Amino acid sequence: MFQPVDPTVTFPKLEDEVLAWWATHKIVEQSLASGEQPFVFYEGPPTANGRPGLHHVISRTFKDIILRYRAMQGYKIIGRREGWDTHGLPVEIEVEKKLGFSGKPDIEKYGIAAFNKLCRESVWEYIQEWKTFTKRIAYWVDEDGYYTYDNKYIESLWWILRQLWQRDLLFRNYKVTMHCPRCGTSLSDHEVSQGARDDVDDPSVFLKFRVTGDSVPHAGVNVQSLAGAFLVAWTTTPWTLPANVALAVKHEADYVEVEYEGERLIMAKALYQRVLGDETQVLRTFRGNDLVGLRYERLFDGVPGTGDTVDLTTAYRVIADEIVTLDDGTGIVHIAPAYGDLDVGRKHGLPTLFSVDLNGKVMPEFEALGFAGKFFKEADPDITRNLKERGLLLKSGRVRHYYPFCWRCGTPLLFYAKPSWYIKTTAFKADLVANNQQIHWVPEHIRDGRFGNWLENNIDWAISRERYWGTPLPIWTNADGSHMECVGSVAELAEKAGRSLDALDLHRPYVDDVTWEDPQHGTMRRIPDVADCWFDSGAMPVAQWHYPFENQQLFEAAHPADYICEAVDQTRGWFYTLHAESTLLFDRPAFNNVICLGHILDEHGQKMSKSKGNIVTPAEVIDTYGVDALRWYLFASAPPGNPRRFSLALVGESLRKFLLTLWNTYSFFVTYASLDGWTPGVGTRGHGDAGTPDASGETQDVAALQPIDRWALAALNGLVRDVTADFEAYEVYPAARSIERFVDELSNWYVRRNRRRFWKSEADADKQAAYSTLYTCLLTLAKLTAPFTPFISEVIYRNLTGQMAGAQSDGVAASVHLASWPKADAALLDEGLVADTAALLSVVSLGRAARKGANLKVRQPLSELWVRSSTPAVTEGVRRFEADLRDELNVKAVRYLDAASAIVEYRFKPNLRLLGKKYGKQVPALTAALKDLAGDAARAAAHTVEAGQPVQLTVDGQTFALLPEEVLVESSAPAGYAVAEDNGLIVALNTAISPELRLEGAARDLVRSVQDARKHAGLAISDRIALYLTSANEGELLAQTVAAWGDYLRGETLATSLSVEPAPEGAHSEQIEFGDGEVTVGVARG
RNA sequence: GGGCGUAUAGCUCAGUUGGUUAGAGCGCGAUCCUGAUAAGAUCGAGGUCGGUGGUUCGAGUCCACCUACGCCCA
Repeated sequence: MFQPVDPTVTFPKLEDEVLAWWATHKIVEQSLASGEQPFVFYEGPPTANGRPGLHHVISRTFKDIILRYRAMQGYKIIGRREGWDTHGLPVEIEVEKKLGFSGKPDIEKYGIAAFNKLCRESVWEYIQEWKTFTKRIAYWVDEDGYYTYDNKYIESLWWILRQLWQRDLLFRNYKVTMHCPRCGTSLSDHEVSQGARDDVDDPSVFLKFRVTGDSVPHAGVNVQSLAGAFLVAWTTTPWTLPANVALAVKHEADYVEVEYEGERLIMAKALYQRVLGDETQVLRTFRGNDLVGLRYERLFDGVPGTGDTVDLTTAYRVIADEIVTLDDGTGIVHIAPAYGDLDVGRKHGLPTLFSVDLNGKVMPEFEALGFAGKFFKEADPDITRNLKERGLLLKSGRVRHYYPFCWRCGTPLLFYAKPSWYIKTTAFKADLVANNQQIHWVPEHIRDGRFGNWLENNIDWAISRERYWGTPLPIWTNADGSHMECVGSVAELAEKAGRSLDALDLHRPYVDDVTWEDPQHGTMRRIPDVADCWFDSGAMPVAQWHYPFENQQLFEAAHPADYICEAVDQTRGWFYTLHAESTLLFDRPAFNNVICLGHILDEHGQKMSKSKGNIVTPAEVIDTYGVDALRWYLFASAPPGNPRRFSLALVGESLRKFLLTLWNTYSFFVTYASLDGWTPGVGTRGHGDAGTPDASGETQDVAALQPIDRWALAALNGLVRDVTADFEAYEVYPAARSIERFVDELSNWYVRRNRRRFWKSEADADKQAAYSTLYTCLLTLAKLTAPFTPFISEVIYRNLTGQMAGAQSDGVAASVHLASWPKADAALLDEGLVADTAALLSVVSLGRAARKGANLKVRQPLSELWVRSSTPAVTEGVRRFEADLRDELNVKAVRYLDAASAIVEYRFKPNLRLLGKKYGKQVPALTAALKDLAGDAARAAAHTVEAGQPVQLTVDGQTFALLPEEVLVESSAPAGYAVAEDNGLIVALNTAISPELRLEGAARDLVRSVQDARKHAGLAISDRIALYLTSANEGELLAQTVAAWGDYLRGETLATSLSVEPAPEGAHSEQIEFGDGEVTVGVARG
């Protein structure tokens, strides 16, 4: 029935065999095709731009486990397919590196067509590697996946953009980018950080802005009186001053008007002395808010952007904003939206003015001032001199500070507002927030924390990128930008272009060649921008099905997703773009449940990174311990939302602790079941195995079950119930911990206590009950663990169902992953029994501690054990398993201490959980009163509690009646006994050893030694022996022991003969400790 | 600079609505048990529960501030 189990299994090898078997029998395909009721999953597409790392193992296994669970529950999983994020800057940079390029000019020179071809190929290289990795970690997905670079995918994106366009949600506005004037391109954040320095020498200038007399009416101070005073601002970038449109103050900060060299200056109270020295006289003090609305004379006339009409009525005034700090400067900040303060400008309705062009040259409009055409940094001294000559410079100096440079060419970067395309997400803030409330986040705090806050502070989404390898924005414009159209499909474009575009690659540069003549507006050409690749992935619910051009029904059924899973960094990434696109298009969340994973750190808590060289690769873990060990570690070691430290050793620990325990229990079962020729299903029909409809389910002869069998089945069904509930709540970690606890108890309690029932020679109902109980536990465990550890579960399942030995059973799934998820059988649940066993285990543990304390080994029988528990329920539980307790602790009798026994003293404590709520401030007095109970009073009180009556206490003349459950009774250790106690539970052993007990102990010592000798002699378990015992110094004890326990010795050691004489030549012989001396043991095959 | 999270034994982590003596595993030392077990049991050493202050009869747990680390944003 069963294949022998290799106890020295190597899991990586086992997993390879399982992988091969899955492939041969198309198990993955069968699983993908199975199921009825839909369960929708979205695969968050990895950027196919690098090798998979450990963090990818985490996200893929957490995706996988939920999908496997749902599949076993009979769901048809929609969207269980690969997805690849193929566009974007990272891919371009990778190719640029390969080609040795240093910027966009190189790409243009090389040709966009050739460059994009390489991008496409680069992605493919990585995807092949990912596919291998995905299979190895048993992440089961359909390889017929979606690719964001696919024409169909792009067409769906065009459809979305067209929807937004029609609803006026797509608009053009400035966006500040880090611009390299030499390379003529924007740099990504990543590139900027590569070239930034924090010791850059720059000018430090303090400027005076004269307050005019026509300040706006709501200014909070007597504005007339401030006319002629100067607002003082500080900057390290004089070149931005011509673009100034406002001065910002801090709302609640104090500002002063001071007299300085005959002028009145305004700056923050906290900073004026630092700028002007201590001698300055303060005229008046204001709040920052009081200054809002003051107007001042502009220093220069800034230049509006091309095609812009600007409204200067809002400019050149004081505003209040959070960006102002009192750390340095004057507490008054010069605002130039074009060169970095765009958000502030937008918030306060300020115009955007320019002074420097994209080549970094001062614009020709400043010719008259003498610095037109100068490189922006070189214009700094000219501008400063100009202001000095006009008496508007308070003072100037130099400063060392942070400034970014181009990482390629070393040119200082410009913060520069460039026209960009936006999606107006802010118009839907309320919907974004409301839809988020419908999402079940694991961990929960993300919903109103990180993600919720992000939505509350929503800003419009800048979706255009001046790049090459991406989804081309489907916006066509005429030469002067006065007319624009957004195209929503390839067919529409073909119609406009007047030719078939069936063979067109929608990428640049091909799509750029598609133009048409508009009779009114002239030639229509596509704008050069491509889409932010986050827009691609956020659109996958729509675009993966080529909706709405195809698969309308499928899309409707598959939106929103029931489940997604990625790491926390996706709150601003994919989680957001999915949510935003779904809310704007369909006004519903894109997903209902999400597990949000924490990041993985190295064993020192440092982020794993290539540069630190502290990366643990998935391959080394998998090759050492196997995928199941890694998966189990990830599921069972910590809640998934926490950041976690990782090391190879921790995976090994997890393997030994859990997988090997399970494997050994399974191995034990198979070994004996094979010896006995036991097969499942031969018992009397009764309950199924935890309710599974599989015909492989074992049946129970309920009448033959012992309490410990009932306990195992009760615990098993409780486990099924709990694990199922945890999965329903997407709580994988507690589920894994519950399984771990059960496997530990199954191995170290059930199997250990019941070994004899498996060994014994009679094939009676009792043996059958033990086999069927353990079989049921193991088979159910194989199913429960299948989503966690797909390989080992598969092996256990297939062997237990007889399929590895070639059995064909109708109605039995060939793979555990095609089997049904177990259902808890309410009839087998028994909370009382589970609690009683827990009590028993506590007593056993204490009993061992007591033995240890008295230095009495368990093999030495003792006469009696006393138990005293704090509650009657625990006592009852122990009574129920008294036989097990006697056997486990090797004692002849168990006795129970109660208030009638005079051998102990009693102590009382409050049950604070109950008393605290009821009595509040009186608790300390009650605690003291309880503590004072002693002697006969305490004994009387203990009687009262045992009788279920309230205990009367008088405190400060007030009488309290404490209910029995409100007090905890503890007792002292009885004198003359070996005692251990914990939490009010006391176990005491009578340590007196009678001659009879001594002989029995000696007999057990002998058995143990003979068993060892048998093993050393290389005998098989079932071999019969002739046994020879002699002792030079404990002859008397040996003789008595053999006389009293001879039958026992022979029976236990399978000895056909027992002689107190030396073993014959050739017999295995060894000397062992016995009593106070030694005995020589000889064994020969009998 | 802002938001969120994390901080508990040498290491990895639990710790329910605030409640008795803060736990587990690994590692270390000792002893024991074992004819399934790379295992298991018991004992020991190891903790100012990141810090300060507050609320409360009572705080690892709630509140405020601070520190360190991580992620995201600026």
